[in-house]
Amino acid sequence: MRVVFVATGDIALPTWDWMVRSPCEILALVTQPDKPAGRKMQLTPPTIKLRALDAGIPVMQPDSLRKKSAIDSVAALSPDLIVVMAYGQILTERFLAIPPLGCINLHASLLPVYRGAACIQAAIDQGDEVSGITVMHMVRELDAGDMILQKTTPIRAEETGGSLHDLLAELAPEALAEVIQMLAAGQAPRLAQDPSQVSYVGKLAREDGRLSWRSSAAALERRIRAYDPWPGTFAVMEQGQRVKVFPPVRVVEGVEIGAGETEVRDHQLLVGCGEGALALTDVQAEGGKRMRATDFARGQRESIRFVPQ
RNA sequence: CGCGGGAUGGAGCAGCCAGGUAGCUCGUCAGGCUCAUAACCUGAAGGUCGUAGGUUCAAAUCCUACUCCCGCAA
Repeated sequence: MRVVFVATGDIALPTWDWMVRSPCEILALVTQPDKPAGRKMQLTPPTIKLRALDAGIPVMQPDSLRKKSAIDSVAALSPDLIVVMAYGQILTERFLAIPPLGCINLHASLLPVYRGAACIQAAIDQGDEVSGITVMHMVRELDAGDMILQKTTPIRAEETGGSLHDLLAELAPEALAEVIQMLAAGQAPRLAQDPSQVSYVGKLAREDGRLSWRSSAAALERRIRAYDPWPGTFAVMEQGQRVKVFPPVRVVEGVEIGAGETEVRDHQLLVGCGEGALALTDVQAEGGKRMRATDFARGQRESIRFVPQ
């Protein structure tokens, strides 16, 4: 089968590696242009691009897949199937119409919940017990196409956005393998998404990681796990300095501390929440390195007070 | 040249602006107290103050260059 793979994010790497080893003929990788990254703003290529170059597979990096020139050059490869995963651009109907078997998308949630970019974080943040990969036929509306199959994985108590990301990345190749077999046999089902269950999660920004200490300790604990490592979570001290908070954190019951106020007790830094308190493990202040929360507290002149928000 | 913070015994920090005996909270080690303890008391060890120059009678502190670390932004 002649396939064009369209992907940018690292979550697609295991799937890419599987494709390279599979009988499929990979005509090209379409990925986002290299972008400035890091403190020096150095131009950084997507990792998957490097993998493709290593494998000797052509790479295309159009500014936009909406442009006719880009669509035409993909069409010129005459693929049977286009596989899309974590690409980062909305595709047009013209593009979706290129391959006879259509475009399929691997999405890191159990649709119809969590359509959109931050689906992995959302599953943990909402306290779900299970997540998974959905493979679907693509339509113009974002993540709204008919589903072909889903693979699930349980969300563990200590799961972070990063660890779930990796689990789902590893789960994706087997999902795709099955789907490609179904498509080749002309037996891919089309399961419509239940409109009443649909939910959307938009892109996250750094600022979304600002912790509101008026929330319950349980909700904050989930948020801190969900947003690690991206976009991360942070608190703001009354003096204005930002302090990143890293998982794990522990919910402590039966402690009465004002929202955002802290207390060192039993060698732990406790922060009062709207309901309950949180014992922090690792933090990092602006300009400083990541350190134990108790070490951070020791170096402060006075007891730490976070802005409740 | 995108903006900014930092480098001081094993850890986290103060001291620098107004140069002149190295400080704080911990940790470690020894001893004491205690049924016991991550608790408490006493004592001790441990520092080329990131590197290289410069100014000065004298530099952690002022000046210059460099190295490394980090936050924001993207």
